[in-house]
Amino acid sequence: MLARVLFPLPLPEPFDYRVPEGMTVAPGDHVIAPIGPRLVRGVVWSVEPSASAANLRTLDEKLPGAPLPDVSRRFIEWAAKYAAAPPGHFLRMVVRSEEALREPPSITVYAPTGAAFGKITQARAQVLSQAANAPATAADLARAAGVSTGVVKGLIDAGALAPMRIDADSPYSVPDLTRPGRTLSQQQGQAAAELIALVETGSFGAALLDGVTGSGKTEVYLEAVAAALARDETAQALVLLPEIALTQAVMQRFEERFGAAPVEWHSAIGPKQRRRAWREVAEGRARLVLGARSALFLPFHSLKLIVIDEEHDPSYKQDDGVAYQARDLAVARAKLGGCAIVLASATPSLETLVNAQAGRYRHIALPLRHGAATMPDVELIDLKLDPPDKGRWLAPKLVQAAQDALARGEQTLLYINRRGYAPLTLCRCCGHRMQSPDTQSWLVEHKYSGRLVCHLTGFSMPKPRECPKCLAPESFVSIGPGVERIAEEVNELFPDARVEIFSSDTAPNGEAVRAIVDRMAQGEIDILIGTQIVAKGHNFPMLTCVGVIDADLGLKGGDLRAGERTFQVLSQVAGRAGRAERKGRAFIQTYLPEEPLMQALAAMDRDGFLAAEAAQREALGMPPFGRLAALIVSAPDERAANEAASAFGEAAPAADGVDVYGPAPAPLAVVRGRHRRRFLVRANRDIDISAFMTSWSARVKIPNAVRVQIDIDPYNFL
DNA sequence: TTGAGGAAATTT
DNA sequence: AATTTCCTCAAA
Repeated sequence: MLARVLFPLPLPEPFDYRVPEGMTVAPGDHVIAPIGPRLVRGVVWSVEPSASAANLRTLDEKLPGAPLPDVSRRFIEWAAKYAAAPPGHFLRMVVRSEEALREPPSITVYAPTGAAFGKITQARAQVLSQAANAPATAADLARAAGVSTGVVKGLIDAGALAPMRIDADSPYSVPDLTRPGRTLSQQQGQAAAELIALVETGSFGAALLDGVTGSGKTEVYLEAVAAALARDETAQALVLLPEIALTQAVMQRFEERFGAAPVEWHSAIGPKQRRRAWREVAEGRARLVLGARSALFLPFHSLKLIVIDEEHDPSYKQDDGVAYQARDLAVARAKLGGCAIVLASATPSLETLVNAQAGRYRHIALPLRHGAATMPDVELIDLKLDPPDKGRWLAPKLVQAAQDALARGEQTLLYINRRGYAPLTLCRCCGHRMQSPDTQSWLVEHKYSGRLVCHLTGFSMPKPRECPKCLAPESFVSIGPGVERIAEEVNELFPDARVEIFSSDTAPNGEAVRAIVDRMAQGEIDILIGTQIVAKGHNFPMLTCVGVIDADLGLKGGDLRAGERTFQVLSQVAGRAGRAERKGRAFIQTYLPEEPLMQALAAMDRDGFLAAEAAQREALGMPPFGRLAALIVSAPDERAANEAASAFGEAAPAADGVDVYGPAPAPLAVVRGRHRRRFLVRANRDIDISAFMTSWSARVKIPNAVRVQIDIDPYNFL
């Protein structure tokens, strides 16, 4: 027999091996096979009888453990084709836990034997009662009983405790589906019923759960999760969240609903948890997984429902390494697995909304806020007519509104999506701009840490005393505002107010985020100044005044989705105001008040904005009405990059309905010492742009130092 | 001729 | 991705 084996390596296809006598393998089995001098783990892709297997090398070993489900294998193939990447790259994301397939690790635990032994001391009695309660390792028993391991050892030697080998990975507790959910409003109940009906068809079906901020989307989709898990004993459900949203608070909400913590999966879990989660999912014992985008690649074989919460969130798009959009792959995964998928958002992406309007997705709306809360009034502040004082960033009207809120004992939130003090540091004498050594982007001044930081690479240096170019001492001026500078201004304006900054610098981890959110919710902060991080679903009952310092900031750079993203973020930030009984007001400072985007924000007219945006994209043949792909070549040496770029330029196949633009230096021309050139390909909707990109890159023979990256449907234009 | 050191090719 | 092979340059 001959087995074709796919390896988690960037190889173009599976390799053929001879199956040795006495070994039987089937597609999906994990095996170890020789590649050159080494032994590598791979997955059997297919098995066929072969007369001429004699000149092939032989499979080394078949690993125990559940084989990779058929649906996972088809998903890998689909994703690789779509992303124009070698399938091995996607296999690598699937087989993330090296040890998961080895013999299950076991540990020794001790249980009481009941046998008589010498003296019963208090310490010994403690340990025995712990062990009777739940057998545990010697160290755990000692810790639980509050004694040293010597006591446990003594009991073992005396024969009072007997060792047992058990699996180190204990199964997760099973979600309890008999628990009732929270009481749903009529609107929520109806939406939940529609989702449950979708799940119960038992086949592929997609729905957009389109609910305004505060409408209780989570409660609604939790009912769909319950319905999916109830379909049979082995049914599995996956809920994807943007990485930053994976907090303890969200986990708790799930635990509250099902009486058991869901299985967690994201980049920050340790190798032990990763192994346990992977194995339990593969064996079908893990029923409910809550994870970041990479959880989509777990080897589910009985997946009944996928939920993509905050489906518009740009963090579902991965663009380093293998580029993919998890939301789109999830829809494909649902199709392959014949399961339901729910895309939930208060500000759906244009792609998803268009799919819903075209009838490809069911559109389930939750137009009302839960309880008494209403949407805030939004007012534009024209910075040309109503400018801040010189050297200041808050317009008088916004200052007045914050003052009023403060006087009423209510809270204010100021939003500016820029960490640090100032985005540009400039020498007054020679005009030198402080730039990052490897990306040439501006270094952002951080006043609290006294450093200049590159926000793209994390490079940082102390702020120098003198200009490195003209050596003029103390000649730097800080240009533009960041959160720290706004905080400085607010402190001058309202010296008695309690002011805090909320950014990834002041809240580097989930714990710190929670601490600030709690303080804000408790009313211990009067004015909160934050970046993007504040846009996410926090509920601040006393927050009634929201100010956006610079609404135009996100519109720079000619990004296809800049307008859409700006609208999403600003409407979410504005939506923070007035979530309880009190009416909220939001002020948006802009130089472009006449722009349709700003007008739509003022009217809180999401659908109007998206309709205009859709019309514009349709006219240009841009996604979702056309297809887009990027090809980036990079090389350590600028000439090599240029040569490779022109080779690609010449090799671009001519095809009807496909436009190739470029090469152009990528907007960030140099990243980590590599010079980058970029092509952009636009194609009509009916064209297989992935196949076009694959065949294009196969035509060009490039030197080893040059790297080629293909990004289907790019989001990041840097 | 030998041996680094680096680029390129190969792996079933 | 991880090796091995190939190639170049320079020292012995």
